[in-house]
Amino acid sequence: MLLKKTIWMNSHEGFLCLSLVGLICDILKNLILYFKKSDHYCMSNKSVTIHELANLAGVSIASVSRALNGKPGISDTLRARILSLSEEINYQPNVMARQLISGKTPVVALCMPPSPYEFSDRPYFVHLYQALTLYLHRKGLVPVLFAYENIDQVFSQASSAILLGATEDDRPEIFDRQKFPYVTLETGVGASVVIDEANGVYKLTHYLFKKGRKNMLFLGENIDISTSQGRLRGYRKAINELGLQEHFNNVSRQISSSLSAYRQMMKLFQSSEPFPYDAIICANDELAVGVIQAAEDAGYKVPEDLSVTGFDDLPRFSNKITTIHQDIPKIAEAAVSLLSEQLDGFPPRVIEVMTRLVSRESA
Amino acid sequence: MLLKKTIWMNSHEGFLCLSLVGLICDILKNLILYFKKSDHYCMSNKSVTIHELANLAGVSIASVSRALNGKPGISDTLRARILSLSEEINYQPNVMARQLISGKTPVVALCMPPSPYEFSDRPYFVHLYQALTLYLHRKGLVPVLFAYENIDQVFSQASSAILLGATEDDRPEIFDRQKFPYVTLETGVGASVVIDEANGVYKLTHYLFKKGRKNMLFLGENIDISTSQGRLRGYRKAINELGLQEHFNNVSRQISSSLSAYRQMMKLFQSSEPFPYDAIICANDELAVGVIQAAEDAGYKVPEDLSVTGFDDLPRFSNKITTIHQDIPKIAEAAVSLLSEQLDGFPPRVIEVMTRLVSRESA
DNA sequence: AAGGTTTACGTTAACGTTAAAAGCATGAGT
DNA sequence: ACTCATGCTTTTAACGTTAACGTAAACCTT
Repeated sequence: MLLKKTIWMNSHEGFLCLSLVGLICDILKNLILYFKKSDHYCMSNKSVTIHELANLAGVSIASVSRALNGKPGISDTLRARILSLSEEINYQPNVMARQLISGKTPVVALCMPPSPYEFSDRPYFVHLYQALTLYLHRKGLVPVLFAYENIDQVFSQASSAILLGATEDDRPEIFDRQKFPYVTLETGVGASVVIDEANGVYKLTHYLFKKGRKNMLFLGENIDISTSQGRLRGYRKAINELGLQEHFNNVSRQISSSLSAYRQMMKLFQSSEPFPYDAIICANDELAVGVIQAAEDAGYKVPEDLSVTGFDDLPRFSNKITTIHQDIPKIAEAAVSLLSEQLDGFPPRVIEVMTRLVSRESA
Repeated sequence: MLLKKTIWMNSHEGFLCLSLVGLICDILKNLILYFKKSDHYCMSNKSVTIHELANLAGVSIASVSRALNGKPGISDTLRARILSLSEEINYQPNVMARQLISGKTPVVALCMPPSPYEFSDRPYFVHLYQALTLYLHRKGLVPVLFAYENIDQVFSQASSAILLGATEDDRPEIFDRQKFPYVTLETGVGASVVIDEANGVYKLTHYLFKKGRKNMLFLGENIDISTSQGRLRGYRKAINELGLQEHFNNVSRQISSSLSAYRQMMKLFQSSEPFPYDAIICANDELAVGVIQAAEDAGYKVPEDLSVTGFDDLPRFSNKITTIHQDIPKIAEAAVSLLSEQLDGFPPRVIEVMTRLVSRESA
C-alpha cells in the first residue's frame, strides 16, 4: 500500500523536510547495513571454471587439472595446448575449492602485539611486515593480520603463525599445547629467528679500533629492551678483548631517541673539556643521528674528530652513517623457513641471522 | 640392498666423519624442503564436521546448519539442543567450505605502499593497522596484507581492498576498470576517508586565542606532505578570522622531527630577544615534543610563557601535550563501512572523520 | 606372440557446507 | 473422510577442485 498525498509547504518547511528526508535516508541505509552484517562479503569474481576450460579444450577436467598442476600422466602436446588455452581465457583456479579439497590452508597468521605502543615506533617492524608479506606471497602463502585480542581465531583460520613483538616469557602456551606451529622473533625460545646483534657490535668495535679509536662510548637507550642489551654485550666483549676502558651511557627513549641523544651529547661536549671520547657507538641509527647533529653543532668534525656508528641501517636515517645492516628480507625468509620445517614435522629450532658492517661517512 | 661394512678409523677421522654426516643431513633436509616447496601448507586442524555433529545429535545436517546460522524452520528446542551440543564438542564450521558454497570471500586486501620509507616512520599507520585488524575481525572479515608488487593477486584473492598510503594521482586504474571496491585514506577521491585536520587546527587556534595568545607560530615539516598542508590551512583560516599576524616556520623531517624542531626553536630562542611568540602550533606531536624540550632547556615555562600544541595524540608522545586527537578506531570503522557500502551497490563516497581537541598540560 | 607394465586419458567420488526441494506428520476446513 | 495448508525435518543437489580408480592402447619382456 502506497501513501499518496500532496503536502503544501513554504520554502522554510521545504528545507526542513528535505534535510529530514536526508536524515531518514541515512538512518535507513545504516539500518540496512546493520542488518546485512553477515553479508558483507562480495561475490568473488565468478571466473571461468575448470569445466569450461575442459569443454573448450575438448578434454576432461582431469586432464586439465593434471596439466595445470604439472602432474604426470598427460602428453606434452596436450599439456601445452591446455596451458596456452588457459592463458588465453585467463583461467584462475578457485582458491577456496582448492583449499577445501586439500584440507589445507595457506594462511599464515601475523600476530601483532597487544599494545602497538612499543611496536609502532620501531620502523624496523614495518619493514619486516613488508618483507614478510612479499616473501609469503612468493611462496604461495597468505599473510593474515591478527591482533592478540583474537588470537583464539588463529587456530581455526591459519596453518601457522608468526608472532611479532612476543617476549621470552610472554609466549602463548595455547600454541604449545595445541602443537600449533609458530615462530617468534628475537626470543631464542622454540622456533625463533635471532639476529646476531652482539656479534655485529663486536665487529664494529674492532673495526673502530683498527681505525685508531681508543676511547669508545656506547650510547644505549632503555637498557631493559632486550635488543639494546645484546648490542651492549657485543661492545663489552670487544672492549675487554682489546684491553680498553668501558664507557657506557644510557638515555631514555620515552620522548624521542635522537633528541635525547642530542641533548645528552651536548651536555657531554660542554661539561668535559677536552672531550674524552673519539668514538660513539650508538645502539641504533636514530641515536646516531642525534649524536652526529650534536657533534656538528658543537664544532666537532665527524668522522675526523669523532667516529659515530649506528645500528639497523634503515633507509630513512642511515644514508651517511656507518652502521650495522640488518638483512630484513633474510630475517623474513628465515621465519618462513622455520614455519615450513615445523609443518614438515621437523622440530622447532633457532636460526641466527648474520648482520653486516656497512662503512659510510660517519666512521 | 644395504651396504654392510665395518670401517676402522682413528678419532680424528671419526670427528671428520661425524661433521660430514651432519653436513649431509643438512643438505638432505634442505633438499627435501626445496622440493616440497608447493606443499608448505598445513593440514587445517581436521576438526569435527557438521555431519558428526548431526550424527551425535541424531538429526540431519540441514537442521544443524539452520540451527547454527539462525535460520528459521526449526523448533526452538531442537535449536537449543544442537547449539549446546555444538558448544560442548567445540564445533568450528569449516571456513573454506563456507566460502566455496557461497562464492564469497571475506578477504579484504590491505595494500602497503611500494616503499615503506614514508610509511614506516609514521607510527600513526601502525596504529591504523591495528585498528583495522580489530574491526575487520569483529565484522567477520579477514585482513590480508598485500604489497603493491603483487597487487594483481588482489583480484583473485580478495573481495575488496584498503589502500594505505595511496596518493590522489597514484591510485590504481586497474581497480577502477574492474569495478573492484576499494577505499583510500586522505585522498578525498572515490571512496575515501578524510580527517578534518584543517578544522582541528582551526578549533585549536581559536582555543589558544581564547586563552589570550596573540602571536602564534605554526611549525610544520616538509610542506609537500598533504597532511601538513591541511593543518596549515586550518591555522591560516583561524588567524585571518581573528585578524592576527600569520607566522609560519617549516623544518625538514629528513632527519628526526623532534630534533629538527628542537634545534629550530633553540635558534629562535637565541636569536630574538625578547621571544616574539606566545604559542607554537606544531603540525604533529613529535614536533611538539622537540619544542617543549627546547623551551624547557632555554628557561621558558610551558604553558605559562609559551603554549605548545601537537597533532595526532599518539600514546607515546602526547601524555602531557595539548593536542588534536585522531580517532583511529573511527577511521578504521569508516573505511570498512565504505567497503561494505560499495559491496552493497552504493556508490563510493567520502567520509570525513572529526577530530577532537584534547586539553592537557602544554597549553 | 602372449603376458605384463606403462602411459594417457576419462569417470567419479570425495571435501564440508548451504539451500532448494521433498517428505511427513499434524491440524483445520470442506 | 478427503483435501489442503503448515511447521518441522530429511534428502539431495549443488560449489570447483583434486585424487583415486577404470579403461583402453601402446610399449616392453621373455
